[in-house]
Amino acid sequence: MPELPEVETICRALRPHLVGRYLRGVRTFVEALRQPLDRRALVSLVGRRIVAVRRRAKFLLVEFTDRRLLLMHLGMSGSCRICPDNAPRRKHEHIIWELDNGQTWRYGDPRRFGLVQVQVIRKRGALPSCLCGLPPEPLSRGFNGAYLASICRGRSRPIKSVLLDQTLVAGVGNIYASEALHRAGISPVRRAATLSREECARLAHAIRTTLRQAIAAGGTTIADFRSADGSPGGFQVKLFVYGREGEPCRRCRRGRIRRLVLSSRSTYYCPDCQR
DNA sequence: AACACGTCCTGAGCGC
DNA sequence: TGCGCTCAGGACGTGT
Repeated sequence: MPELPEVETICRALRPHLVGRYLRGVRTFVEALRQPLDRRALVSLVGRRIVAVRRRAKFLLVEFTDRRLLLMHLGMSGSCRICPDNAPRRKHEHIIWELDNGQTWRYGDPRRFGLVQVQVIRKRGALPSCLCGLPPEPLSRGFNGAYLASICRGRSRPIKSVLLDQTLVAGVGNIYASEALHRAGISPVRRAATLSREECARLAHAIRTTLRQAIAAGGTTIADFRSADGSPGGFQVKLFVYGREGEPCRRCRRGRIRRLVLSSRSTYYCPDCQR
C-alpha cells in the first residue's frame, strides 16, 4: 500500500496528535512483524515525550526525548490511526501506544510485512545509523537528472526496476514508478543505461511532480489505504496508467494502456507515447 | 484463483 | 577457480 506520498500523508496526519504528548503505555498483540518485536525496547519509551514526527523515504520516524526514536515501515499493508483508549481493537491491530490525553496511536498490518523498532540517535533531529546510507530524497535538491544518470550508468536492468530499487531511489513504489515513467514518456522496459541525459532529467522531473501531486491529493487509495485520521487518498482519480489496462491513454488519446509483468510486478504503460 | 501499493534472500550469470 | 557485483524470482500472511 504505502509509498512515499502515503507515508508522508500519514506522517502529517499523525504529527498534531503525537508531538508534545507523553507515552503512558504500550501494548503488543503479536510476537513479530517482518522481524521479532523487541518488547523491552518498546516499553523503554514509556514515560518519554514525543518531540517530532518525520519521514525519510518510506520510513516513519517518531522521535522521543533522550535521543530515542521509533522507526516504522508500513510494508505492504501497514496503517496507523488515532482513536480513544476505549475503542475496540480491530483485527490485525498489533501495537497500541497509550498517550497522556486518553487517546491511543495504533499500528495495524494484516500481512505483517511491516517493521517497528526502537533506535538511539546521535543527537536531536538526527537519522538512525541504519538509515544513513539511503539515497537522496526525491523531493530534495540532490535528486535531479545528473543523479539519475549516475545510477543508470552501466546498469542493464529495465529503468522501472531501477526506480523500484530502494538502495538507488528512495520512496518510489510500484504505482508511482509506472506513473512517473508515463509522465516522462519513457518505456518501463528500456535498459537504464540507454537513457540519455535529457531523458534522465525529464524522468527526475516527472518523479518529483508525480510525488508532489500525490502528496497534495493525500496519497492513492487502490484497495484500502487510509491516512491516520481515516480519510482515503484522492490521487487514484488522477492516475494516468496504473490499473487502467485496456483503457485509452489519457495523454495521447490514441494508445490503449497495456499491462505487463516486470520483475514480478504489474507494470502499466502506453505503447504509443512511451518509448 | 489470481493478484495485491514491499522487502529480503538465494542462486545464476557475468567480467575480471 | 574464485571474487564481487548485478539481476530475476520466489517467499513471506492475509484479504478480496
